[in-house]
Amino acid sequence: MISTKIKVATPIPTRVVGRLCLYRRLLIRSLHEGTAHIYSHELAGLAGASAAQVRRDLMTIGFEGSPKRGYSKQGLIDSIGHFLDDPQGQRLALVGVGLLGRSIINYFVGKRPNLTIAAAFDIDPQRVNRVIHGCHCHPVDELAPIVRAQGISVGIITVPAGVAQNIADRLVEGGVRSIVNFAPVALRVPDGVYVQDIDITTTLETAAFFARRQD
Amino acid sequence: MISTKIKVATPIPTRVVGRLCLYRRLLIRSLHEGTAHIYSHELAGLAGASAAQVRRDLMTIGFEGSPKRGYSKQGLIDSIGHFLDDPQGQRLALVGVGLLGRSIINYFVGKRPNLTIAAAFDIDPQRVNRVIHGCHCHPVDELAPIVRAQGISVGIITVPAGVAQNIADRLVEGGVRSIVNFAPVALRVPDGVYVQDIDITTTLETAAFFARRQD
DNA sequence: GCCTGTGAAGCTATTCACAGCT
DNA sequence: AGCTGTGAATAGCTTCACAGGC
Repeated sequence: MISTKIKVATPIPTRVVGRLCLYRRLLIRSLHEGTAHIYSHELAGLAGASAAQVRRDLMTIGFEGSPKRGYSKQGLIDSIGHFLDDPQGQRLALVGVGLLGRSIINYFVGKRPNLTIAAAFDIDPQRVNRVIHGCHCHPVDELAPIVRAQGISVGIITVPAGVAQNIADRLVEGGVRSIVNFAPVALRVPDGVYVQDIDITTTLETAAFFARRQD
Repeated sequence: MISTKIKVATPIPTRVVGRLCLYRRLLIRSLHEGTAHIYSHELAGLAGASAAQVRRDLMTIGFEGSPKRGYSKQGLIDSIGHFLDDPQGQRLALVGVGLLGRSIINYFVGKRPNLTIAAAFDIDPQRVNRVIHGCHCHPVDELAPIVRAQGISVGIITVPAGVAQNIADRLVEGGVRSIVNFAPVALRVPDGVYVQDIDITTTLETAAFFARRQD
């Protein structure tokens, strides 16, 4: 039997979302230089992608350009914002206020109005109950209730590998729907919780490997 | 005319190299627990991959296991090392000694005998000519000659987006064959230079987006 | 002529599924 | 029975190529 393909609300691929974020940043950066419009091949050049890919990506959010002038920069920025952003804004929690954690807090503070690192957590009494780069650091024992109380939806894990799973569990317990994990372990989370891993060590090792290749 | 497919030394996919790095780390961590052997589904569980994928990956480095006992942990660690590592070791340079840069230096110091961050660079006179987490920080003007003199093959860029391209050019000039780029810009480099981007902001934005999806 | 929008083709990565071994 | 090794199938991603518009 042949089943009819039903067009179910297409889940957007991660890659596309990532590129849309990048496009928006590049567009904002280029808003005050040159014209108010941009061609797919120009944006592709900025983003390090192909023109066809840019057009495809914009197709998935239903943004249209004109053959004559290309895409309106401001229009596209708004359209991506409408697609990606929660109009209420979103709150994130960061767990593990080491150097890496601090660098992320520091980078984000005040930068994006729509994405706020609302709370930090650490186990070290030296760090707890202090304000680090403008972000209050709570004891890690209070993680789940504070995350829940503050309506935080994204967790950032910058703790050593050994305790990462434990932190992930507490974040999920607190109601987090999405985790960015810098620890080099595969986290086990319930279905529906989105995990994105950033493994810096692996990336460096991989880069070192390809540095040895000829051609 | 139909051309005959010649089996040219297959270029290894980045993904596979990345997973091999991860497998090795997981294996080392598990060496002193349980048996000396491991099955593909066990390693897959640790790595968050499928058993079939583990077997494929090991196939590409030609490592064989036995149906009876699975794969020898130590044997596999050695085999991955033989495949990935330069026996002489490799030296890396890090440019941009902000919080992020420091966290990477700090993490790497002494950890991997085969991969050494041999030099750091910054433009800030406050940071130059000091030893940061055991790594000497040079003025950025001397980048290319020092990189060349020290035989450094990998560069890590942790500077603001605006100057990243300039730094990349100097790294290439110094003979670097591979770059890990934390700045949110598409670097232009000559053919043969490998670039791997880590865009933390994009990753966080993407995670925030998926936190809003149902199911 | 040079652009966008997009079906179709091409490519890459992953999984299936099973023969062969122990 | 349960594993590995692997050809074949599938799924996912990117590019091609061209109709349609200015």
